[in-house]
Amino acid sequence: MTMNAAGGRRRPPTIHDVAREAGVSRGTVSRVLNGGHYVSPAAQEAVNAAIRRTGYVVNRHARSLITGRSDSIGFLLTEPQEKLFEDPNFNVLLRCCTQALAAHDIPLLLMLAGTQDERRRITRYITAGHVDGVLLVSSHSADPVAEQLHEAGVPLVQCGKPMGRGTKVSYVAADDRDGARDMMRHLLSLGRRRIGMVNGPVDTPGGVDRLAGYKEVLTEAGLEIDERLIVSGDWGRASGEAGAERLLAQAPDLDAVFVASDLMAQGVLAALQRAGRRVPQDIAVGGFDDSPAALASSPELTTIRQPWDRISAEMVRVLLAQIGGEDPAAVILPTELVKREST
Amino acid sequence: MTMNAAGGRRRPPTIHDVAREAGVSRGTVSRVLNGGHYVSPAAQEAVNAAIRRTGYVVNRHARSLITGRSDSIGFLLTEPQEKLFEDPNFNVLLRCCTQALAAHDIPLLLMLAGTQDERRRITRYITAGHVDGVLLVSSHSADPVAEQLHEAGVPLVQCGKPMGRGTKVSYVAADDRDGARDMMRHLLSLGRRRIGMVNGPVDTPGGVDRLAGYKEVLTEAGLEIDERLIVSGDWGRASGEAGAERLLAQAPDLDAVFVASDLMAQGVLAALQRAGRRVPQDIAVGGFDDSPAALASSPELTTIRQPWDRISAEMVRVLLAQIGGEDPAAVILPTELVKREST
DNA sequence: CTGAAAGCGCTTACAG
DNA sequence: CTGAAAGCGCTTACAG
Repeated sequence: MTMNAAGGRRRPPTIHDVAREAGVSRGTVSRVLNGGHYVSPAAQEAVNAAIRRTGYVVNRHARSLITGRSDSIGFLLTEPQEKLFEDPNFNVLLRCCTQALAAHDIPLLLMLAGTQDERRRITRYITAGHVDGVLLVSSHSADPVAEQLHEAGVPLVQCGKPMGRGTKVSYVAADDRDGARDMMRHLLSLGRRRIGMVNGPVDTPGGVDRLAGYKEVLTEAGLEIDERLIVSGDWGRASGEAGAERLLAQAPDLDAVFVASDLMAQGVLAALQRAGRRVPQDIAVGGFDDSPAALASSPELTTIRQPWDRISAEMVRVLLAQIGGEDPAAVILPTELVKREST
Repeated sequence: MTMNAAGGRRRPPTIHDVAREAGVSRGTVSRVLNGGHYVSPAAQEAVNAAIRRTGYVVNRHARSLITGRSDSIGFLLTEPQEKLFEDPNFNVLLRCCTQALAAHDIPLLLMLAGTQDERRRITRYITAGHVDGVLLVSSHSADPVAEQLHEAGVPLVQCGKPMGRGTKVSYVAADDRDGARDMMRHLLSLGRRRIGMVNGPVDTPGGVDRLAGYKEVLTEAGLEIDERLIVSGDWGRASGEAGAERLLAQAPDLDAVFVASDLMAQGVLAALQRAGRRVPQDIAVGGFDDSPAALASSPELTTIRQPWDRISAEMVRVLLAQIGGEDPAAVILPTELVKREST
């Protein structure tokens, strides 16, 4: 029972009303609604006119009850809400996923579940069939939400490689390790030899793989791994600032820093400036992500570009395939070195 | 047809399976599901055990088909997506609304509709019954989405006073005019007499009412309204910076600025600093919102606090009442002057 | 307190 | 190409 604009009560028209109005059966109306196959042009016409006259809109609940589909996708962020606003990567990813879904005319529902309570509520909501599948974004290592949704049989694609037991959960990720290698080779090619690293949390795949790339290249170049050159933050700007300060204290002779996120790199730049070190003359700084933060920095950051547009498109593709019955899949996409002013 | 964790196909258990398992009728299972009224403790017990054993989860589509409810609320932002990330007010409002809904155990679905195409898609989605009601956020004057949803009979509450024809749409807003008056009286009480204003867009209610408050207090104080002292921006930081530059050029003798948003006030502070004017010694600056931007500024902003927690709680209250059949309502909440360092 | 039954609004084989 | 009919999984008066 809804109210129309005039405030009067009105029963929304059903397929039955349309059928009567068009002088056909309800089956025929339904066929028109679902693509117009096996319908004569005359009937087609009559039904469309009736739909217009009655202002008919399909009742989603009834349709979904039969098809088992809701024709919508959830974009679930299991992070404190602040993350969404602080980290420009989320902004980009969200926009790209919206666009990728728009190509299929599917609306994206953003779900924020930063607290335990919200995660419980949203898990129940999803499990009950409100969305056909979930694009899951979480930088945390072992996400219980992913586990629960997967157990419940909800089609699911993670952004970034999930850690832990190699479950059968789909994911799409950039090649973190190879990206780190590219940056390190770049820094070495500039003649830098005391290269520090401000890493992300080591309980995240990004933290693990970017560190691995860092070490690999140093070893290949015949350089020692000096643990005083390695610190880690939490991906956020402030932690990059703190990390750079620790590096300067532990290894004052460093001549380059590879920072595992652009946001942390902004903090690193601030700390270096305060310490009177010039970038890139004294210390070269390389970031990771090529997020909007890279261009907003001064000097502009040399960084490793994560192909968010392709990542999003692949996440949507894999998810829709899975909803269609296909098995999970993992997709790894190459990164790209973007040279700017900071190296 | 969903897949379980093992990958095998499995038909999700229905109320029928639970009834058989518990040795009762489906009606009894349904009664347990809906609050357990008129059910014996023994039956209650048996049903709950059967639910646990079968892993039953209610099928939302079937339930919604009957009740006509989806038990979820949409938070719709008809702004370019960037706004969400740039303006800290949205962050606060989103968090507060989430909390207000959580008190009713209702999940919030965030819907971003910045483009024409997205607005069309999401309007159809909402109209089809996916959500029971909409919390609408839009700083624009005449929002066609609001109109369409209202026409379709979707319960709707706007954040901020809608402009234009006084439709019967519910809204919750802070008392912009009174807030502006408080700030102006405060500036006058400090002895300032050449008070400029960086206003928001004049086609928004905020822009109209805050300007009205500004002029009112000046007139009451017997001061001239000098149009060279009034400029307007788009609520964003950059426009505040540009606005302050224009003010300094048009009225170099100004001794205070009332800025219609904290975000623009940040820009104003930057411009004043660049121009070598000290705040508050040379020029006092008052903001509006008391958003996180006010504390992030240097000096910290004196501003007018919008009571976002109450605004959110009222939006939710009015929306739920409307879903329950009540008529629309408008709620205006008082603001509060917060004195900090910039005045 | 409980079961049998009707019905929510749609889709989809099934006969024609 | 089209209609009559079954059925999706649930809730809710209605009798007991």
